[in-house]
Amino acid sequence: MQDDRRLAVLRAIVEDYVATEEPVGSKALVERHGLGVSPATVRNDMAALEEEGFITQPHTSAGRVPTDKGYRMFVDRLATLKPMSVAERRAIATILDGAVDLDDVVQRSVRLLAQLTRQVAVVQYPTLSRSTVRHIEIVALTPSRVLAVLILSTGRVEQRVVELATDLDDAALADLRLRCNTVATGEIIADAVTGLRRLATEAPATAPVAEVLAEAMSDHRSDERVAVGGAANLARYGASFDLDVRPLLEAIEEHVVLLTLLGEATTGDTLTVRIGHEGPLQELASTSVVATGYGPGNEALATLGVVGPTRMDYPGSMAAVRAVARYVSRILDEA
Amino acid sequence: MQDDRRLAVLRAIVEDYVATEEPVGSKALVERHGLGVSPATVRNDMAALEEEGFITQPHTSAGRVPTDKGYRMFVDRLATLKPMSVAERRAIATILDGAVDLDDVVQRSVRLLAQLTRQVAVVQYPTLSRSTVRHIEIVALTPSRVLAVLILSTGRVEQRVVELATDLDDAALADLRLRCNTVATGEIIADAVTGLRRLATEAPATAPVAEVLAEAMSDHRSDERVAVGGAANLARYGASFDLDVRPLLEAIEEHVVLLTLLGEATTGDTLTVRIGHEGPLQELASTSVVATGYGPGNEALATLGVVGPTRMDYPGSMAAVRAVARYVSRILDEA
DNA sequence: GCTTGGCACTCCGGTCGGCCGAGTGCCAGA
DNA sequence: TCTGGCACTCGGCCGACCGGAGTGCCAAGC
Repeated sequence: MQDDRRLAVLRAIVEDYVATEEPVGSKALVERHGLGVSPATVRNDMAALEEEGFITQPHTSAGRVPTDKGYRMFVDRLATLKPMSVAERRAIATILDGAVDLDDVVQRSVRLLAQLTRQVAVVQYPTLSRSTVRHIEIVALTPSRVLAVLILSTGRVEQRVVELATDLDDAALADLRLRCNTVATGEIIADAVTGLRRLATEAPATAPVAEVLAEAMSDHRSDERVAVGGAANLARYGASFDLDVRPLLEAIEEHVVLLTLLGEATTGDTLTVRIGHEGPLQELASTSVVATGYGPGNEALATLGVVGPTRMDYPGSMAAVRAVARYVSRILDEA
Repeated sequence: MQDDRRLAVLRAIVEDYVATEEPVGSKALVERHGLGVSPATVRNDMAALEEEGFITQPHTSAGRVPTDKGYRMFVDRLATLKPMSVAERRAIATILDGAVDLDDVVQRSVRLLAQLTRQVAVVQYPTLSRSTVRHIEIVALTPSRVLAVLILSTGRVEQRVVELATDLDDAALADLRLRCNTVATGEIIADAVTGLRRLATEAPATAPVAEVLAEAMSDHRSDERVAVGGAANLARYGASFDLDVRPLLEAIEEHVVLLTLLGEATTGDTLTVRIGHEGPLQELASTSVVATGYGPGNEALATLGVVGPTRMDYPGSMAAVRAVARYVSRILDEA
């Protein structure tokens, strides 16, 4: 009995604190939420919650503030996902449907997420590793110089200029194109790489191009690409600028860091929520991450999510992240 | 005679203020710079400079701060470009030479500029408008669906998926590819667009693909692409966060705004310096822009530069911007 | 006529003390 | 088990105060 009410109090504290950004006291609590009990009772509950480590008070005589553990309890047991409004659903659909290519999808997703959550949004470009080769194109620029273009199933395109030791005529070029496509087209990256490497040793004439293609495929730089948006939302942080915003701003620049922050892509519909110190970086102990994997056919090719202060609107952010991830996945299904 | 010293005083004020971020007084001025006169003399000069509008005092009994007009005088007549150190030159060369494609060049330039100037760096992707078509590739995905790939002389690649009303066999595909390349390859964008549009009307079978290609070429979205870096440097702003950083953070998100900020690309070696209110946006009245055009053969295909507080290190920023622009241009020359 | 030292004045920024109010913990009573 | 009452704590705000940096002006000197 009391246990239920205690949790209700915790939920109320989290909601109020997120809304006002100020420590919340017992009186204000019973007024704003219809708890049906007196402030004194709430005070007892608060004392118990503090004892258990869910909340804390910044100063002896101030209101209470949720701890990371309190937020954790909130998202695990108390939060119900805020359903997206019709307008929001429509916005997601119309904005994302207007995308012309993969890059555009990613960029639009980032903007969308940032707008929906009013937070910093991060979207990882789909990784090469699990996609397949759709086509390889080889174009002569000069007789001794070709452009190799690699088109992947995710819609990503990579291109490299290759210098050749010897000149190539049209027939040789066509042969080269055929050989490369034969070993690579339709294969997943890993197999295409080994195929191309073998081709390079078996037929030395193809070596320069095949090597470059294999390299482009296994280039980890591409795996580290992310798009970031909504940095302007950091301006709303208000208090504790140096403490919270500076490290986050730095993390945003370092895309590699962002990726570790997003964490491993989760499969299916699972949302990952990392609260404060649970994350991998101490500097970001006061920021939380809400993320999930996305990709065609519910296979998590990459991760997207939002980063914000621990005091963030978890139900709203979680709903937005999930909705966008689902929609993007559906688009990738069709492509 | 006095005039010369007055300008020396102005220069000293700008340098000191940029270094310390604090209003500079007459006493500190004669101490740190070997002016050879007494503080009282400097005070008279300062009064004159204030009269002419080059400096101002925030409060009755504080030191002086340069006005926008003061900075303008400084960059026009007093500043000598800070030569790049050997280490810096080498850093530019090694970092930029490692780039694998156009996107990579742009991204590396942004990081480089941000690091060199410790400021927010902005690099516009080379515009389509003055480049030529290197090659068009058309790849079948399914019989009624093709991928059109457009390769430009700047190294940029655009790709679009096109749905066809009727199925295409290999011969028809080859024919389509040939026709498109015949009208477009080697042409500048504007001519290629008209050529493709004519092709679409003359040979209706080619219409869907030709239209999409023409559209991709004239797509102004591509003209608006910019890369931004060094946002973390905003954390060093310290004072006046809401006033200075917030609007800048917002501008960084809006790439279109950034482009108007960078302004028209200047040709040749000319550096554009816009100080405070001289820029197009009132919200950014306390930020300055140092920019210049870049591109192969000294033809300004795009603009790059840095954005920072009016109180910035102009000699250093100008030197860095010019050095990076020159080096990038040289790379594009070779490509 | 320019420069200089002296001097009175202004005003910013930091510190100190006191007050107020929000919020708490505890206790006795229902 | 809940509730009302009460004493207590402490942070934030306001006003006063003070020191210091810097200025403007003036009269004297080179």
